[in-house]
Amino acid sequence: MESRYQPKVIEAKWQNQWETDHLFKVEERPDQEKYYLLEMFPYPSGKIHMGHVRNYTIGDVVARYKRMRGFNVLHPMGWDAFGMPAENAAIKNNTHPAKWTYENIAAMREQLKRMGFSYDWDREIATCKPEYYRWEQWLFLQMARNGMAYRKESYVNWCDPCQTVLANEQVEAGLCWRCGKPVRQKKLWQWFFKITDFAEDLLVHCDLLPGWPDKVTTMQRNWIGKSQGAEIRFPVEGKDNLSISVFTTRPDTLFGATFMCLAPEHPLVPALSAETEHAADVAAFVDRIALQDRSAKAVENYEKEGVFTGAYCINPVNGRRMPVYTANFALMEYGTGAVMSVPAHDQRDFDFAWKYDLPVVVVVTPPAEILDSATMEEAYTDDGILVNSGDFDGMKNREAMGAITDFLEKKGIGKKTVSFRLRDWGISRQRYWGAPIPMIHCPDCGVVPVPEADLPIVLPEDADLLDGGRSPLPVLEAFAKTRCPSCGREDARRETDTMDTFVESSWYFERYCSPHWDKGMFDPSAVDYWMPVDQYIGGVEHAILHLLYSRYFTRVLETLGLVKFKEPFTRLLTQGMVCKETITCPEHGLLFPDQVAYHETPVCSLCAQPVTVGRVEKMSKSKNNVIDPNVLLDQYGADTTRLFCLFAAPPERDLEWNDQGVDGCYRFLQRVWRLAEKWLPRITGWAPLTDSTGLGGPFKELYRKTHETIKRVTQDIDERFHFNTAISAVMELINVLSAIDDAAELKNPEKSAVGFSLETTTLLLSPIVPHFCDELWETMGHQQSILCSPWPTHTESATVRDEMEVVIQVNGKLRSRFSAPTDTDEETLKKTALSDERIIGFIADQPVRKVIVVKNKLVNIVV
RNA sequence: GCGAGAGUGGCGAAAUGGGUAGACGCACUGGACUUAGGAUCCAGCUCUGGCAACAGAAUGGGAGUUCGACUCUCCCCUCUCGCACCA
Repeated sequence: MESRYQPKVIEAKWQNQWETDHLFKVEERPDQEKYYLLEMFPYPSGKIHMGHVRNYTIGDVVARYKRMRGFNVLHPMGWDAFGMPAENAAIKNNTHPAKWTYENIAAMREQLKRMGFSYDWDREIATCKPEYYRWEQWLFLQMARNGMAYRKESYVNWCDPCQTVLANEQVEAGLCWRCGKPVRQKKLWQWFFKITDFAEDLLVHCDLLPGWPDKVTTMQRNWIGKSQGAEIRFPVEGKDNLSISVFTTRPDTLFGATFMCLAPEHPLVPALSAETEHAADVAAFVDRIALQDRSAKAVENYEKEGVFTGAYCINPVNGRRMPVYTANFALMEYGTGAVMSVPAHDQRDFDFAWKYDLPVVVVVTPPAEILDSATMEEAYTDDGILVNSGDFDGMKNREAMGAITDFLEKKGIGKKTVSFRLRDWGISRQRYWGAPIPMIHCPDCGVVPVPEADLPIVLPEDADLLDGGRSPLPVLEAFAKTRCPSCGREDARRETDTMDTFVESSWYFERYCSPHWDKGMFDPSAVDYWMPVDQYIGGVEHAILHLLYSRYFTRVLETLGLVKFKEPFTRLLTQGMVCKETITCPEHGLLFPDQVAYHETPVCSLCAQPVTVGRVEKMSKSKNNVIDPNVLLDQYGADTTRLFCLFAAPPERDLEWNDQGVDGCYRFLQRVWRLAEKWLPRITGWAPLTDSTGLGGPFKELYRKTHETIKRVTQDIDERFHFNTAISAVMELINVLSAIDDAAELKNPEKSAVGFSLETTTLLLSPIVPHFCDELWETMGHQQSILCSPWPTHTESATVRDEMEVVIQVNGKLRSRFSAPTDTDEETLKKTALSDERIIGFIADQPVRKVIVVKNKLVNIVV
């Protein structure tokens, strides 16, 4: 044992040793219970950041713990390697995205290794490799064949700076999730995955994921957004062949529908306004709205507006003539793109009717009140009784919803229906750095799938990105020009769009089961053994996108008969962000942490002026509050970094970075080191104890405390992943050991009590600070890595104290306390309490009405 | 607006099948050892009053249930996150 704790030395030593011993390599062992632990794989941006460190540390503790508990643990790591940052960096540095990506992977792999994570590196994957995306292309072909992937021309979210289409999920409040610029609508032919076919199934199964945080399943439910209602057809006046279909959740208000609003992009808008005097106005309006900023902020400020198309439709239940408008608040993406407007009972319709002087007809009234459409100041949206609704008058509106829908169904003018907010997943990207979509466009045969034998369609590496990052693929003849596999025409064109990178991350966890399998996406027997993932860990920012797509993909695989399960992740832990306070200098603005000098108050090291310590915010480059893991590794080592990440907060909560807290963790390790150094030479020959016989005083307490600590740490890690309290428990044990007087010569059982506590401390800390513990373990004379040792178990009876402190309350207020042997009977406790001097004083001459006794805890005297 | 979550010392946090509020750590204060200490060790550390013993108050605010509430119920306030013209 080194005489001083030198993290650099021992961490390098043990990382080497583990690698030499192939300690983390796993394979299927049907006789052993498996545990698949997965952390969300990183995008190879170039550097590991604190969020990664925290995420992977949490995972590593669980992986190592489960392994010590006897599980066969799969703990893989890989790279989500396609995507735009690689292209952007390539343009900026005049290099190739592949080169940039692989260099980043190499750098980040080294950083992860320095952290001592227990990955089976033989299973490493990078999604940009043909051997990986080949099987994604294969799956695409299966999906296309089975109607799960299809092509359609549609309005898409288009980002001009990025020159690409974005999925709805990639549009955040109307802005591109990558560059933050506004997104506009553009019509393009796109490939889609029919995720909506699984909307109901994905929604229902949200209730069957007990291992997921409610927050995440709730977000998914909201995102899928199921609404029950009716689809109703409104004939267009004067055009027998035309009708407008609407979706409504309020069929009960049908009699109050007085006008109709179509989305500006609605296909009927040009048809209805054609040959009317309104045609020009309508066209101008549609064009204007198409260019409007759709960001939430902008939308909030938009007034409801619209223009009359010149057409009327007929309310099928009362024959009312309803003017048809096109309006900015009607959305083509939801329902049918048409809204039956009921101004009396919908606030938007009410505002619109007010503005354009359209009739308001009340059809639902509150029970005790008569609503007058002429004096209403806002829409009435609550429940009530139907009026002005023909045969349905007097019915409760809740009942009328079903009754009116039934009536419409009988008449053949409507039907009960369900609408989802979830859209089909547009996966086409007009980008270079992605997996090519394996389709061919032939002038004669149309869209033809690439024959499976021709896979993979390899992304050509000799291509350079064009201006603005545009994809070179469409103009790269060597790639784009191809032979039609169906008719043999030589001038067919390849599909030059690539797939959304979320496609790669939707099945990588299955690939890890057999990462080198070349006969399919994965070896079915390996997937049968390992999947589903027992514990998935990652940031909550993926609560919708990645997690929903992964769930969807697993259903696709199940439908195609490739896997036997529906849900990929049994348990999910969403860890909080890593945050730090921001610091602002009046002169130099936002400061980096190393630009602050601490005298009596923190000052700017550039100008010596006092600085303002701002809010604690997520670490980000723009806030100058980033801590580089490399710096920590150099200064403290991996174990201290890991320890602090786990100790500072429970995993699901945000972690506030605190440099002094890191120091404290370092000191703790040093303290344990010194204790071991002090005691180990003095307890040679210690042997495990079966009980506390022969122990007294502090040694007896040490023995008891050790058992208690095993119990607490095991519960904290196993049941709750509360590593912070697990570490606290070990600290308490260390405090007990520290307090033992080391002057006297030890007797035999005492040596054993100390040995037991030291060995237990090492075992309990080993998943958290593995290098440190392996070094101690070796010093204690063990030959094998501590990772191969079984997790310690406690003896319940050994955790019990001989004496318990019992508190005495009077009317629920703590007044005194005494010590009594554990499990003293209630009658004795009561007597002792009532004869307590201080209690007698408190009770004085008040009559005792009741005495409540809780064994080993308290006596409460009610007077 | 809708949905979800959270409010506890100077700070990060413990404690919720109701039972000693503040474990553990950081910071701070005092002391010891020291040429020195920003190392280490010991002690103190919720607030108010008091030299102290002790007393009183306190888990965002207010009610309630209970012998007893951070914990359960209701109302209110604040903050964070997610969704947001969804018909």
